[in-house]
Amino acid sequence: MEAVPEHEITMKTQRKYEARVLVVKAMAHTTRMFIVDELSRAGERCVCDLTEMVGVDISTVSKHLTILKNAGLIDDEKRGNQVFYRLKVPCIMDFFRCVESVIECNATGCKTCSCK
Amino acid sequence: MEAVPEHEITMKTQRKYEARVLVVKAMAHTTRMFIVDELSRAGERCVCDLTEMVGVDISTVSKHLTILKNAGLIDDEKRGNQVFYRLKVPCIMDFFRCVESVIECNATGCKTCSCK
DNA sequence: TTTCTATTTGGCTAAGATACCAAATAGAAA
DNA sequence: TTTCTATTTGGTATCTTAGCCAAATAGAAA
Repeated sequence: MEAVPEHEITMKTQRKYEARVLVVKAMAHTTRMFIVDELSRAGERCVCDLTEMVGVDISTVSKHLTILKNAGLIDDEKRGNQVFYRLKVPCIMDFFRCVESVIECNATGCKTCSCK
Repeated sequence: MEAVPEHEITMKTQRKYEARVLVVKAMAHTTRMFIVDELSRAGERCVCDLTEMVGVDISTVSKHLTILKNAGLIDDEKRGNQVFYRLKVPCIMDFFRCVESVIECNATGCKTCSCK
């Protein structure tokens, strides 16, 4: 009989993980994390407001927004000559609750996080 | 009166986002995503089994495990001359449910994800 | 003790991500 | 139409990440 691991990664599951990673990576940057948080709070924001809040070049903010949009996390709408972005995925905030409980765990040193 | 954005990012919120990003980044790689998923399924795995499943160099897997451990997502225990890793944070699986619904949304093109 | 096995660490290279500036675009205002 | 404003896109330099190999470590087996 063969050794323990009965399944290697198939092409199908490989693609599943890649799809997940696209979404997760979109949030794996401080600025983008802020943008998602801010949009969940404010409902919508134009690029110029986000730029002022974040304090980096507007072209940089624009590129961050593109990454979030490609991941399907936000949507945009042009009104006048401003572009407004809004959060497309409210459950992302539940996710942060989970992340926060991980951080809490790390700080307190608890063995298994209860994730309340 | 001043323009719209009343808050720039403070040092404190900046650190909050950095803490989140550490956790999110830990999952932002196909191999690490697989490892987390596999540990949630199997309970625990040694480095050698994970290595066989993933199919990259064992030193690479070891480094991925270090990243997950530093983020507080997994724990390790040495028994005999193997090291076993286990998932420390069960709620991470709820999080994937959220991510999956984003992916679902992206595929179907729905406007606002309901995140069931 | 020496040897073997599992894992980690250091070093290096290749690929990817991020930031800025400058130039292009799109549409509103004049 | 021309001009102005908001945003996006292209280019480039810099930093980070991921991979492999080789060497170090730790402990089990002989």
